[in-house]
Amino acid sequence: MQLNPQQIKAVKAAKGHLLVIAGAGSGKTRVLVERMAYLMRDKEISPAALFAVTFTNKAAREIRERLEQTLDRTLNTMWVGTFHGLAHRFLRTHWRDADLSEQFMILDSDDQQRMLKRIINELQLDDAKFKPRAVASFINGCKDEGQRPQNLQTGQDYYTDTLINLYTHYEQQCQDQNLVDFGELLLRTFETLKENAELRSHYHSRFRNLLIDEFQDTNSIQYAWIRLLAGPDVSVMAVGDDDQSIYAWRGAKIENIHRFERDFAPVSTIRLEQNYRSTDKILKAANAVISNNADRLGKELWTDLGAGESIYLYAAYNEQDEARFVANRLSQYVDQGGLYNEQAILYRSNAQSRVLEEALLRAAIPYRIYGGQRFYERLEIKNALMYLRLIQSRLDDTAFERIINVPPRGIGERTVEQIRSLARQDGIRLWEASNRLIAQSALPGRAKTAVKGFVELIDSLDQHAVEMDLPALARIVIDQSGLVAYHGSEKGERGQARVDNLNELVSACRGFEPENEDSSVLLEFLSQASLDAGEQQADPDADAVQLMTLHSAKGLEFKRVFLVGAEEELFPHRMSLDSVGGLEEERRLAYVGITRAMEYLTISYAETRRLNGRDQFGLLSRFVKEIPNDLIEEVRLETQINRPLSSPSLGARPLGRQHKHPRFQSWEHSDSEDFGFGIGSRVDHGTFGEGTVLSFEGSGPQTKVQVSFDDGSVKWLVMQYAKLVPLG
DNA sequence: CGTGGTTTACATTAG
DNA sequence: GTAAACCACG
Repeated sequence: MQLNPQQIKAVKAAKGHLLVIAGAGSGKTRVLVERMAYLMRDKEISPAALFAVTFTNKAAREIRERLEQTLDRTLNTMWVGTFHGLAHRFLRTHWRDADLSEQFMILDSDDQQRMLKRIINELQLDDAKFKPRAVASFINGCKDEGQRPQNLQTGQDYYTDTLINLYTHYEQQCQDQNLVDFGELLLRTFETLKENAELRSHYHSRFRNLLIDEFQDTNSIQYAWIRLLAGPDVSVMAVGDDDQSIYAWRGAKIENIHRFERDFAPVSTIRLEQNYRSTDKILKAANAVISNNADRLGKELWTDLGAGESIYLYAAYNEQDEARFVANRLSQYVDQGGLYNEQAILYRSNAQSRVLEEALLRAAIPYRIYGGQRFYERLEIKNALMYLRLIQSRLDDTAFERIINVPPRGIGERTVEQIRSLARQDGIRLWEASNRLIAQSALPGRAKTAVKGFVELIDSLDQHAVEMDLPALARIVIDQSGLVAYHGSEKGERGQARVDNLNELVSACRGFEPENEDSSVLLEFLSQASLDAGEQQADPDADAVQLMTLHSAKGLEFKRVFLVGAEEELFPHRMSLDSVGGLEEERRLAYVGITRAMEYLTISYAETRRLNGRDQFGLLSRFVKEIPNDLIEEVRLETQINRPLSSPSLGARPLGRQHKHPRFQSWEHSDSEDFGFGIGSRVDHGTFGEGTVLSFEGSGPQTKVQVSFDDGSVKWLVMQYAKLVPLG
């Protein structure tokens, strides 16, 4: 396909700074890739002189692959990656200048919170007032803004002062243990570059072009980093869309777009407003929703792909019904010759994926989940990684604490406390403290044997590390540590799943290709495990439905999109309701969601949803109500429709009902057969009494129907025998 | 003192 | 629904 005039302008722009305001589906990635190809091919700029940064590993991978395809060459060493990934690369190269150990390890948010919890306890603070999570968010927020503890103003109030104190302690411990958290990767890189003129000028003469994707999502420190990298003769191209800014919660500043125009003046600005992705109705809906936000840069997307299908809205009885409905639609499409991987289910929060997964499993629909519980963050995997970390570095107290008694080996809280206290007293690491305690025989006999056993285990595993390759080491570690036996003995299917995952880890090690030849493979692997969530578990080529959160869907597109859980308090999420900014960010998220769809979009919501173990009644999301009625068709699976779906005693009827357009009612669809009642109908059973129909399965007289009876029981009944009477 | 079973608090989004 | 916190037992 040809590039349009604006796209060409962006691709072939002369030297200088460039801001591309690119709406959803306007060919942003393509422009970025074409631009890079143009620079290399036509301007004969070396790949080593390009620096391209994005936000997700997925996006980075895509840019690299598309570029390699366009230029027909491999570009392994080119600086294309996420901010965190590139910062990591920088620090691995310049660890000395950055005042880090060569062995530094990455601390993920879980590790970070554990560490803070320990510090909070050590300082004997009220743990109800100082929650690890909140403290972590304070520290991360500071780092996002480039603030070190010493930059912060103390003496305001006890709470703030304590937070700053915690930050100081935390930072000290990270430095002692060679640990670097996500925020630190960025901040440390920035500071190193800032304080080292030599390094700076090295990179100024190296990188001739900086390209930044999703510019609206950059936070202060990322922006500052880019500014530092942009030398006097460097061209910066920033590509972004203020309407797709969805990361304010982690410090992203939409204002950076305006700042860019000022700080980098003169900047030529190009707008890409033609959408090549979605049909008109979908685009109109997206435009209508986003127009409710104030202070937009202003941009109206248009398309010439034709009106397309209506947007469908399905009011599900509950989340099970919603999942079943989606599953039906997914396979219907495949029955008509479509592919699973052209379809995606998008949701607001990861917790929603479970029910969907179950429904897909039942319907034998292949699927692939992105994000959520990351592979490398699973309990059993984390444990295994911690063994590897301790093998790599005995200074790593975080790893030490985590596995000293996992699997249980007779080292309890008391013993660990003794180790801790010696470490604190002598200013040494837990590992060293353990060794001293053993040597001094300062521990009770049983504990001493146990700790000695642990120390010897790690040392012996380390011996293997020298002579074995990574997968063999991983195998030995999970076997000899007892992790396989321990997790395998967990009850139910869980045990087996955990063992499978541990085996999967060995496979991941086997498939691991280190980027950096001169550093230790183990170290590289551990770093990658922290930075890259490990999404390569499933076969990427398999034809599977894609499941992911709205956040991770950004930058992607699908022929058919199912946007589920469109309920107030879920989407927009209740946590975001207390501020205008929060709500507007949710709306941008809705905009992102809608604009992922190329041809077909179904939005669904559940009138009842079991969340956190409680049944909650959902009202249709305000974002759906912001879509003009004439773009939406309400889907009814039942032939009989005039039934209140919530039980009468619960009062308020969901807003979706009031929203009903008269002509929707004539639109009938029969996924299920006509039994005189449908999902949500009230029925009477001779023995069990009255209840509400939850779902159907099968067809003909063999059809099974699931009914929730008023006594609280839920039963599957065979239609043929149940003799259910619809209640009018 | 350490372990296993049981209760209770707690819940976005992500590198 | 999960993981930390708690408590009784060996």
